[in-house]
Amino acid sequence: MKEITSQQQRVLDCIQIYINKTGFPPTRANICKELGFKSPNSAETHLRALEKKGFISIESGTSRGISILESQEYSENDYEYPVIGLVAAGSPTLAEENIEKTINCPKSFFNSNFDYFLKVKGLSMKNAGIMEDDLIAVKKTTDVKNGDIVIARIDDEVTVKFFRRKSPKIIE
Amino acid sequence: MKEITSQQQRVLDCIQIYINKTGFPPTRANICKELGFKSPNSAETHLRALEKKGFISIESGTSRGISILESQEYSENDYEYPVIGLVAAGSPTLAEENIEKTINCPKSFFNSNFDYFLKVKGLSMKNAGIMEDDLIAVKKTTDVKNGDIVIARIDDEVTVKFFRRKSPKIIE
DNA sequence: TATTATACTGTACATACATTCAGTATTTTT
DNA sequence: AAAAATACTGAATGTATGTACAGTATAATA
Repeated sequence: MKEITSQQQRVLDCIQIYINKTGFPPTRANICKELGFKSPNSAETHLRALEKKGFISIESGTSRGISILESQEYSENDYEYPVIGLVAAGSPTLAEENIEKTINCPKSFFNSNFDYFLKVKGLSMKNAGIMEDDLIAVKKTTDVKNGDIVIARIDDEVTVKFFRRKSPKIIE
Repeated sequence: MKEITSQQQRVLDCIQIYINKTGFPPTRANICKELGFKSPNSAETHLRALEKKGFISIESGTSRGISILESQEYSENDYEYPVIGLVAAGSPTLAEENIEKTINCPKSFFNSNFDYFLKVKGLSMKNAGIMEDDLIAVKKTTDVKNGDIVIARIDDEVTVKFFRRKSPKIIE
């Protein structure tokens, strides 16, 4: 993905806004009207540039055949997440032998990125409504703020806990 | 919203699938090809019927000017959710005196319908890291087998999300 | 029973739109 | 210094597309 220019960004935004507003992509003329261009070729050349740089795709010969391409990193598409069993003793890792299966769900499913699902064993958290075989979406991070929920290992026992100052070690 | 016929449903599905696949709505000819019609007027009359019944809107004189209208109940638009305080003992209800305030967020925010936000009072759930004033999205259900989603937000940041397969009894 | 809605085929046509060509000018890259 | 990319105006053209008109047939209403 090459660098986008400010004008190209304006055109890209214009397309997205138009779609959000109407439900379908704009024509060259629509873009011109929105951005004040006087020639449809102004829109055309910007569209070609955006296509070349990978931001949009253009269906040739098709009216309003513009579609905005999601970048790989922020894709809304489905993604395979591994499910890791939470054993009473021992640390869950992403090692293959610990992966029970994978679940396909959108990256934006929880409105935040995460890395894998953790399967809950036991009823130690039933007070919080977390029951056996529930799945927890876990995000690996080194940046732990006070108040976050963390997967902690204390004396070989893995639990889901609230993060406090004297932090337990976070697994992975 | 009047009743939709099976053929009209096929056309409506066709439009949605086409949009999902291409990023823009189909033409009459596209619909004909997808559904095996031999005259563009077949698609046209179905579109008019769908518009009349409120399922879609058609921008006159505009190529691919079809947009699918979300019904009120399943709207993707923002919706006001009540926030209910969780008292230490006793179950919260939707009675007005229990509603602290309302929060505006998209219905699809958690990719699943839910009924209200629950505000956590006290530290009874601290073992699970759920702290005071956290908000939990709650879906009322009697159907245990369908996956419920409960999301705890901490300091306005979605940190941990529970994907429930065997739903515990959520309040209400 | 008359009328309206549904569900099509088939033809035709005006225009909505993509797209090309011809210019001009500035900036960036090679 | 030359070439390529950016950023436009303006005109022209072929076709993609909406849409109306003319039929046929069956089911659902009034």
